[in-house]
Amino acid sequence: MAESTANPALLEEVRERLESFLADGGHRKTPERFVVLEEIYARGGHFDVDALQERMKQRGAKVSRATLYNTIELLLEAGLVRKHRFGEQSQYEPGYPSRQHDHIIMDNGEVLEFCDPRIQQIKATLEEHFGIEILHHALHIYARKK
Amino acid sequence: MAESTANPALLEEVRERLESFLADGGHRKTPERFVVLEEIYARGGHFDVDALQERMKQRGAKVSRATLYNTIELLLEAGLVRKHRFGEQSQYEPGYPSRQHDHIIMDNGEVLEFCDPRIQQIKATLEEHFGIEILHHALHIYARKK
DNA sequence: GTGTATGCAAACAATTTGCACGGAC
DNA sequence: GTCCGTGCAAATTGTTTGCATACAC
Repeated sequence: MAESTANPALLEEVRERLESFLADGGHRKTPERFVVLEEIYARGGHFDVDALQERMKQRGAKVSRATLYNTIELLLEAGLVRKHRFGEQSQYEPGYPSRQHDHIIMDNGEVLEFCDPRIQQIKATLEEHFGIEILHHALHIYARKK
Repeated sequence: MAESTANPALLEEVRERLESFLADGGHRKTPERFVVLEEIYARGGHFDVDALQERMKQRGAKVSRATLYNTIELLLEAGLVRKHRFGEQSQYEPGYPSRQHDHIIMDNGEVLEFCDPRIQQIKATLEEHFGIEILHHALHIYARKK
């Protein structure tokens, strides 16, 4: 179930991307930012702030809630994290490599991913029909095991 | 743009439905519950609790926040209201007559509705592929005028 | 008369913010 | 040495809850 573990090449890649992003934006290269990034990519999969803080603690890194929120905000801007609101609390997932997908939220909280090309077709139809420019979308499927 | 005004037949219909629901559930037939229902159906369209309370005030009916939340909860159970979480605050819309549709959230907050049969096809595919039973779904399209 | 619904305010949960200290530069 | 980022705690926002009163039954 665990989405496998640390892909060293991926970790290196996202670390570099964060470094560039921080440099470009004039942000500082603090250790907290990199530890958070690594923890997110080390395990992969979806998480909320509570779970992330718990994982940080187990890793032996103490990062405050405020810093977690700040850092996630930064990672969102950097495209290294994506944000979702399936239920009450916000959930996040690694944002790289960027791959379009949607979500199935199981009644036990588990989250599956899928990708169906028909969604792009629907979006094309909508753009034409309504004369709009679609910025993004979210398809949430709520289901249970049969 | 305003989704036209009070359809007397519809108002009558939902009032009766609420009456039955309250009777069946052993709930009381309070005036607040009917005023809220009527205000929701009088205008139609999407709204959040703040907006609804404002509309109640303009109508001359003072209903507390707690009662609004309580009443909406009841109307949800009765199938007379639907709940969404497009952004921060919860939004609601009349739930009757029941018609399957999804939403386009414009960058100015406006909400459009649409229905595309391909979504049902996607759901069928997913049920088969993942061996799940889909309970419901939400497709949110975020867009701006072109 | 009984007991549920309302209204108010306090309580809550998730997130944001203010401020003093510490560390990246 | 600057001043941004962190950590802590207080503030905010949306929503829920506790409790006394009011009214549907």
